[in-house]
Amino acid sequence: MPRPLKGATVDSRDRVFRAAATEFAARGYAGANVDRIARAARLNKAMIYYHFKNKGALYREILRDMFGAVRTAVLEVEAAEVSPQEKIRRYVEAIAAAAEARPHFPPIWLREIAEGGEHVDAATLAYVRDVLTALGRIIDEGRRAGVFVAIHPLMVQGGIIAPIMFFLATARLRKKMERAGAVPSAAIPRDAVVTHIQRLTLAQLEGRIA
Amino acid sequence: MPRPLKGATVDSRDRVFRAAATEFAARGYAGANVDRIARAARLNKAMIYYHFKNKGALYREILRDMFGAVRTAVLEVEAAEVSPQEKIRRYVEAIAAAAEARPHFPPIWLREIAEGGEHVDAATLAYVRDVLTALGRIIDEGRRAGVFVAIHPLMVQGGIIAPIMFFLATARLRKKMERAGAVPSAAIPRDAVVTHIQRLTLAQLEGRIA
DNA sequence: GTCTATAAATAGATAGAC
DNA sequence: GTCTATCTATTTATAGAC
Repeated sequence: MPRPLKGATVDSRDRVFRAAATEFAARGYAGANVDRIARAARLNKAMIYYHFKNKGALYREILRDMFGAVRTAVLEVEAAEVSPQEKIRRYVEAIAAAAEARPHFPPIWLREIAEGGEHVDAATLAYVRDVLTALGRIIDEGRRAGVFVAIHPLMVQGGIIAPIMFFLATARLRKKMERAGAVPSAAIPRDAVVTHIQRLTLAQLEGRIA
Repeated sequence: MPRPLKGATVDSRDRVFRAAATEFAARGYAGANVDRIARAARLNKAMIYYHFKNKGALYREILRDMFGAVRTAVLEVEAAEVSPQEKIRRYVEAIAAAAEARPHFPPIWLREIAEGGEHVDAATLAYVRDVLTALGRIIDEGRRAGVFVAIHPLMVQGGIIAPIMFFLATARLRKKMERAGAVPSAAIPRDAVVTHIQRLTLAQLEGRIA
């Protein structure tokens, strides 16, 4: 991908990327509209095809960015010189932080799950694998230290990432429910959720839930 | 809505409904294609508009069916003459069963969360409210009996429904990961997941995770 | 790098015959 | 209830000027 040399419009590619992330989050892959992306990026449609091969390539680059960020954060957590329990706490926090740094992350994640990972390319798949492998090593480390029991990493991962994405993505829906009087109070602080999931995850890994 | 009197094609409305559920699950609301729905239902497009006002009305009816089924099952659980703990176990099982009875349920649920409940009408919202209210009553009952601690029903609900939908919806993606060698084994039995979530939910309600 | 204009295909929705 | 045909708008993508 050629990058511009002059300073005037160096960021047009980035503007497309950001606008596309918002559009894919709001309407899904098939529902996303290239014209709307161009308008939001204050560019014309042709510029999108100048920077990206097509709609699919643009979308896949967003997926790689999302899961690449999670992978980087998780590998750093695994490498830290702390107890397995502390690694799990940081693992949960790292995933929440990566998702919060990108408002489009939770919606796109939910939609991609719904599509069975149809747009997940080899690079993204490798990132996911690395994350699961790192989690598996943290669990193994805890087992060797005698503090964790054996649980399938996917089971642990599901118990972490699904509630996190749920809470981050339902912010708008919970507001709607609260306005409609469907629930007394629907506001749950971000830290309360992360702390709760940290405790829940540790409880299951330490064999305290059976 | 007029229903046909002759037996020949009594089920054309139902065929549209089923085909639409599959299409919305696979491509999302905006991405769903009325022509494809018609083809899958072995009908022409005009028949869809004969039975349903438009694409949106068709989609909303599917949402009502999904959440109505959950509501019915949950209210039945709440009314049973069993302990609060057993009600929680049945609550988890009821939600899993309602989702499994409709293959389109998990994907559409995930997508609707991602869209911030944009297509959730008053009837569906009322179903969701009833479910949360019933869960709140079960929690209160447990608190009065001295077996549960105080937790926000939404926090409990998120810990139940998010992992369930995640596991049901990721079946295809986990197969893809397994084929790609991204994870040693990605097959997790349905009952193992439900049991795990039942235990996790009870552990938090019984204050055993702090 | 950025634009306008447009091609070519596909979308949701309806008219009207049977 | 079911169909074919079609209207109108929208969509992805590209050509070609600057």
